[in-house]
Amino acid sequence: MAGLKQVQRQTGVALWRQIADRIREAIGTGAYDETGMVPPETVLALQFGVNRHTVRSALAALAQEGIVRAVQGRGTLIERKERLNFPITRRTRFTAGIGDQARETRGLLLDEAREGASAEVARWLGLKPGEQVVRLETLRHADKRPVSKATSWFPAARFAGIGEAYRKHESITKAFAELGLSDYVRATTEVTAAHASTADLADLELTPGAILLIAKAMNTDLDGVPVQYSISRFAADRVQFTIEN
Amino acid sequence: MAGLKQVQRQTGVALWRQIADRIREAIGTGAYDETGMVPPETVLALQFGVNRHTVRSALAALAQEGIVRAVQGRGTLIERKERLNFPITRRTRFTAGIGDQARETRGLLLDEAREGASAEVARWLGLKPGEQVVRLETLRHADKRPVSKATSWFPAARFAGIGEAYRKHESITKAFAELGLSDYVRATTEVTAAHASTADLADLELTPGAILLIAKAMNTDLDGVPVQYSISRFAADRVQFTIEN
DNA sequence: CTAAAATGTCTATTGATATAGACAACCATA
DNA sequence: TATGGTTGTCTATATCAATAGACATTTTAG
Repeated sequence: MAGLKQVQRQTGVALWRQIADRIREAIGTGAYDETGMVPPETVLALQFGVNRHTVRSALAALAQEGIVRAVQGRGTLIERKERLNFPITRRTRFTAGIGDQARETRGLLLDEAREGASAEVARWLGLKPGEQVVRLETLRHADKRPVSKATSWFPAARFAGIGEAYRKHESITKAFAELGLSDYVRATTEVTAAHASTADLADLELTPGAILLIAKAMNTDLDGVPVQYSISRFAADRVQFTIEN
Repeated sequence: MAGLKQVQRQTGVALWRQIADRIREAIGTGAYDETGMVPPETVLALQFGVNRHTVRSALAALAQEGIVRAVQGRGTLIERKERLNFPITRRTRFTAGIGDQARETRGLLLDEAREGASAEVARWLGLKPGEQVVRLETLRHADKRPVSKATSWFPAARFAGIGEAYRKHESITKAFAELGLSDYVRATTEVTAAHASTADLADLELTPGAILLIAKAMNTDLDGVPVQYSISRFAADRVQFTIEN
């Protein structure tokens, strides 16, 4: 376990960033749970085969993220360590999915627009390109920390008031209910990963280089008619998905 | 579509690498299918808001990967374009999942070991920690390109010869069949994303900073008894997962 | 109280990254 | 064959990333 951890040079990714990513991951998997601290800078420098200053740059980045806190004379303490689990099933819902993993969840409506459906959106919602849809940009929190940012499209003919309803209830499920849709199911989910865009970095309180888990999902009513297509971006170091079959 | 594409400075990730990643992704999603070429260097430089030399560094990296080929006087041609789709269902199998997306698939056995189950492995396989398991490290190709690397554990009592059988058939499904297990189902799948380790980078022919989609999966026989626990790492820019409910 | 161990700060040097400008070489086509 | 558009090459400069060493400051343990 204490073997030589490797980093690669001249790849366009700074060593301090590679090291920061490794340490963040190690914290997430509980590697330092016994002490609650990161190993000393000199030890890390030896393990990664780099200068102590390079390790310090990595730790400074993690401190900026609020993951660790350095205390002179003592060491570098782990402040935060979290990874929420999201079950993806036929009955996937954001708030219910978090369940007892957080005490308080919120849903913030960042933007609402009525627009013509793009080819992609039209295909998923079973519309013709250009047909009117409502687009919502939402940001979801768990215990006051941003967890995911989502862009959702709804057929405008059926769900014209979805934005207002979401703003009131802070929940898609309740907004649907107010508009007369009492139940819906997850039809399909596509999962990918990518680096975050600038806008997503800011809203999700991430640092550049961070990874997103991206879920493209389509929900239908009980008759199989598409009611929502959404692209949700999750901070990869804060969540994982679980698919139960 | 021709809007300002964004890159971030002072993040520890070189601009040329960020740009290379964006272009690779754009190629993968078919953004340049009409011409079969990447836009001219001067146009890309304008779109990303960087110097032309920086774009050239990015394109050089993609050329090194064999994704594009620059031709003086004409432009930069797209050589290869790939993103495989993996359905995750109760009947998930690697080879069958690829289906007609590739002509030839191979499964290479990198390593085989018999060992005591760790706490995590024991939990998933329903064993006591320390009970004997067989661990296989496998590398799967589609059309001669590495797609995923997997670590799998099997109860040693029941599947002692799984390594030999896999080496012969290059398929878990066929190896199971040889050992008397004619059918099995996917019980649960956990999906996360992370930066690749050095070993995975090499085997999957990736550059540092590349993102992995990680699927932790547990398969059972038809009686619900666990037969396999595996951690598969996929190059995120080459694959996506689809969950149909 | 002292020593060891840990983080904090400073200076200096080297190589990688990014910008800027100029011009050569090559290709397609009018 | 002339021209415009494209990639290839060169020089120069400024900033970031990484190494190296020295020493200060703080905490913990003996």
